[in-house]
Amino acid sequence: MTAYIDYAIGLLKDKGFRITKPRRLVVELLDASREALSAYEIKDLLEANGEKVDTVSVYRILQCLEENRLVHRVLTSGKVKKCMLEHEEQCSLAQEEHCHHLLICKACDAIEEVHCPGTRVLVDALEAQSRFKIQSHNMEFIGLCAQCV
Amino acid sequence: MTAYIDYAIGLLKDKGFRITKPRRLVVELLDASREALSAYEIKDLLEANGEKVDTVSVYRILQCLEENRLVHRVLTSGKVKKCMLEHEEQCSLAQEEHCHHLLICKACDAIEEVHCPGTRVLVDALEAQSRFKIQSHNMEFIGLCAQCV
DNA sequence: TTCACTGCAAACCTTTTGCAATTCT
DNA sequence: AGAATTGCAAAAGGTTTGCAGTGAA
Repeated sequence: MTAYIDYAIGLLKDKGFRITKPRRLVVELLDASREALSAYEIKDLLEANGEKVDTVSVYRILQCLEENRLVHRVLTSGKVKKCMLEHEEQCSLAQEEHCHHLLICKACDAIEEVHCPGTRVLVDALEAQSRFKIQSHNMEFIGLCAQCV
Repeated sequence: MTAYIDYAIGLLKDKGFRITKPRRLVVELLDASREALSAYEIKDLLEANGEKVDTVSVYRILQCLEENRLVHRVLTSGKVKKCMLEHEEQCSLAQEEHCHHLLICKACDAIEEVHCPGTRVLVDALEAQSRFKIQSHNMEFIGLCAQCV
């Protein structure tokens, strides 16, 4: 078991959620995937592995994972990527909201979570310029990953 | 006619698009709205004004406006907000892609387009840290606007 | 044993497609 | 007049809901 699986299953168990077979399968699949996945893709990938999980259940499992901040929702595609809260905690902003800092590779669809060192500066500049009080943010950076450059 | 309407209609005309009644109605509605609107909301608002435009036509009109960078697509909601290209041009990055810098008010849903002075610094830091080559980005900042603070 | 969770059927909402009728230029 | 655009009908996709049955604790 990798760190993510332990982390996700442990967190769900601690919060009183039941560790069912479909939940475990979805968590394992998300852990193994470099890319973000849609509910249908998850259902199909599991089926290809001989594991049948209803699409509706996948939707509900993803909702549960999202509410527990165990996945990111990629805004540009609506798909879901595993997420380690450790990375989130380093974010100096947006304690309440689930904030996204994702690097998305155009070529291979790989997604990397990142901690944004310059975010504070940017947000301060924006607040000064706009008179908005910023509480959270979503950022997606599209480009080429190290392997695809 | 406001600057946006002139700008949008002029740009479409220049590119050889026809200035039809439905197109003009949608552009006028977007100009008047502080908030982002969905296709159905646009259809319903027009209908409330006694103007009937088919939902399918609204979809096609929005697609046309988006392709000509006359609207932003809000990623967190899928809705559409008028957009003045002047602001885009100031963005030092993402010449090819349509890049988004939106401030979204949680309380009143108002949306403000912004030029991000700190973007270059942030992107440079991310590239150094990740070995990603960043080509474009989407940023949405959620908070409270000056009126709602 | 009990209650959370799953699976199935069906509804719902959004978006897309094809084609004939309309209307800008 | 001619081509682009609209409106209508229908299909396609994605997501949600209700409920009975299953299975984790």
